[in-house]
Amino acid sequence: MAPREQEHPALNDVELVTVLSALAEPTRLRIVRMLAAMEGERAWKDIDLPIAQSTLSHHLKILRNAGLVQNRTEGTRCFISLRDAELEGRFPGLLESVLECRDTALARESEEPASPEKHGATEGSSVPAAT
Amino acid sequence: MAPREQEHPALNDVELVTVLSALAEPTRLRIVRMLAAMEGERAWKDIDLPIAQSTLSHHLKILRNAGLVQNRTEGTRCFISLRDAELEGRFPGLLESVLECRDTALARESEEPASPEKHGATEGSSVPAAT
DNA sequence: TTCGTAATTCGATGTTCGTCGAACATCGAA
DNA sequence: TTCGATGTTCGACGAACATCGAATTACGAA
Repeated sequence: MAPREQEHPALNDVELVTVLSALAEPTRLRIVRMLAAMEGERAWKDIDLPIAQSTLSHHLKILRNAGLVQNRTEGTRCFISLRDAELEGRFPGLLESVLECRDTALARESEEPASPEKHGATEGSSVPAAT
Repeated sequence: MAPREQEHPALNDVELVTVLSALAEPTRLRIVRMLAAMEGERAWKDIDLPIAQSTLSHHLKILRNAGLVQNRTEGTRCFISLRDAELEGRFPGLLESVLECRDTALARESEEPASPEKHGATEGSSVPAAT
């Protein structure tokens, strides 16, 4: 990365409101979903969203401070990953329930209509479909 | 209540971010916990928190719009209750995981210091549980 | 060393949010 | 009808937030 090594809080020092606040923002929720959709890490550069780099950095910092993600530095670039296992220990079921929910509007808005493939993914509950 | 009957959204129209935003505020989370701690409804007047009435009304409106609570009007007063069953249908496990988590700071701040228990760590989960 | 790339920090801007007191609307009771 | 109690709405205020572009830091490569 660029400046200095990042700090990651111990999960026990993280409050529930902090986590909820971090997740309560469309862009950040999108990032979390993106990370959850894949195993392991994701390169910073590969997170492409229609926002400025500085904004993305800002959101990642908030997610980091909330204990939701962690980043590993390798040379000049860094890789982000979800702290899902630890999270499960501190807030049992929380992340899972957030991810499991197929948010209608958000899903519609965050997925590109460009990819012809259908990411079935969320199985189970089919959202009542737009009427 | 005072002016006119309240509106309650259908849970399917509620987005996840809306719910998370509603919960991501200490006072509101406290209200939700308070409602969850008891079965059934709670009189508006009995929700006493160190905030102005107008502020409480504002928070309840946000919780209402997020589909988290509902209120029943009876004469001039109203009773608030959690829409837990419906919530469970729309966001499975979410409310439960939020309630189950013993938030250190918040718990300390919202619970009476009356219980001399020592509950050292957070993961112990000595939550009364109401599953 | 110098250059370029990668990510963070800084400063500024406009918006949203929590909070309050005052004014208002609605109902039951006198 | 008048009065009092109960919530809600309205303006206003300061704090916090999302966003951006520019400056900065850190590293690898030439």
